[in-house]
Amino acid sequence: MAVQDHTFSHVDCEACPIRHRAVCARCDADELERLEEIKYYRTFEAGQTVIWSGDRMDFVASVVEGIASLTQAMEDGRTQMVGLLLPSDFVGRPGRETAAYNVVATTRLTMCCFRKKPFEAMMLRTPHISQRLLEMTLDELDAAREWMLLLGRKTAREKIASLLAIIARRDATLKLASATGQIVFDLPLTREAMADYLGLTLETVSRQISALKRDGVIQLEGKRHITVPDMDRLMDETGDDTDGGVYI
Amino acid sequence: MAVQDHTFSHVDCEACPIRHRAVCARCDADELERLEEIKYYRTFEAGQTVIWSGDRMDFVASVVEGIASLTQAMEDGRTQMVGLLLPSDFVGRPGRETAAYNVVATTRLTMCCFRKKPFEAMMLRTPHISQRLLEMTLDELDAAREWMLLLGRKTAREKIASLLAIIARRDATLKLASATGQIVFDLPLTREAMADYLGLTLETVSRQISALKRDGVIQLEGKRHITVPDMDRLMDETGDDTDGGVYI
DNA sequence: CGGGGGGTTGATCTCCTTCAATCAACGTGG
DNA sequence: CCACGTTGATTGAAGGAGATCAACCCCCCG
Repeated sequence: MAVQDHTFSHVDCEACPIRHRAVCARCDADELERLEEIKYYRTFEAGQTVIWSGDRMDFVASVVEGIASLTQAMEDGRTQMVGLLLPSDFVGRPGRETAAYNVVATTRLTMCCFRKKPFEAMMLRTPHISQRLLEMTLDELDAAREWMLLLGRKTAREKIASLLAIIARRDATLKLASATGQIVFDLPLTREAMADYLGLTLETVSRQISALKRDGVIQLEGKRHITVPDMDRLMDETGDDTDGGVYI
Repeated sequence: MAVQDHTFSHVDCEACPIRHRAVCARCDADELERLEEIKYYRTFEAGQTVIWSGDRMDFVASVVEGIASLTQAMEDGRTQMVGLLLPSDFVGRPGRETAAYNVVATTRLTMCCFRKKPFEAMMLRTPHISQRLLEMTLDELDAAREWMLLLGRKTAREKIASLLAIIARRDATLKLASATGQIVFDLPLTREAMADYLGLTLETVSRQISALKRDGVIQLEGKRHITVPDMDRLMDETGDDTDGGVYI
């Protein structure tokens, strides 16, 4: 996904690329108008930290463009990514004073921020927002639980295949390409970020990617550009229950 | 926690033991009355399966008494617990037709079930319910993410210590005992269930419990009865960030 | 008495980590 | 333009934490 050049100094909500998927998806014109009053945009370069865990946080936000990661760290440096934030995903928790995780921009990142106090007030008056947020939170909980299975029980090879499958699937839906043909995409993550996501070391990530390449499951150009010649083959490697189902 | 003998054929919501923590916590008398109309109780013996993943589910529920586990399984039998359901926890997802996980009663279990359709209809009219459900879901998401760190990055010993600490803490608050003295509790889980929760084998669980006992971190009577002579010592073993904070 | 469920312990194996060397791409300053 | 440092990635060798396979124990119950 090419980085775009929008400045986002101000964008009309109606024209927003994540209008129908974000926390504001159910809002009517009137409600959007009130959101416009409390929103502002912030942009971060790849690698920049958006928030440190424990920091005071006086906004919540939607990811508009780019990718961010949610990570937790132990004192000795061991790090686990606990969420990958894609466009339309929500950041922050209403009712909470401080950030619970580190948020880092993985790519160039634009967020639509809402001042927390007014947003919380608005949530009480606007069921459309809480309803959508509940739905999104339930989805995230499902994703987190799927990831728990991966972290707790999958082999390194299965972990890598699962991550590639998720990214491939997401990219395929974005591009509206049929999932039957070759799937081509760029990894939005470094090997280290992948390792943090998968609960592995970056060396193991590198080795397993090489192994999948050697076995013809994927093709690599450069470090990041990936071709999946046969999606079913990749799915077989994930260890997931496929039983002929469609991978949504 | 002793298994109680309530039949729960019908209990007045006002007298319910989880009245102030469950999904109905914020409901007023009027709203409770409407909930009474769509609720019914079900009880399961330890070991019984409440729902199989994929099964049609025409209710949602609150755990009233006992413990249930939420598990995900791979075809080859590898199993990962993705949630431990304690009294007041919510089961099921409004808007979803089929169960996403296996739900198994770990102890004798009583649930307060709501017929799904009327419950969903009521949610739309009753912000008190959705608000509370959102709050509970956000808490569960945090718990799931904490568990991701455990699964992805902690050693077997740290995993065991973390689980013991969580159970000890919960029991201490239930008993309103000061957390400073000795903490004594019974494990509500078999070694196998612990293994499924921690992403380990039951042999490793057994070995690590023996090691913690050998090192004096815990004392064991029988297989399940545990004494923690020094909670700080146990916390040190979890690998978590303590920096003098109170363990809530 | 036999059997089964839950648990412990031992021996061995293996997958992943750790430590380390090397490489390619890139920018930067002399 | 080249030397140099940096960053991200690959690959190798060695070691170890946890898995696997297996024997055995304890206790309860029919």
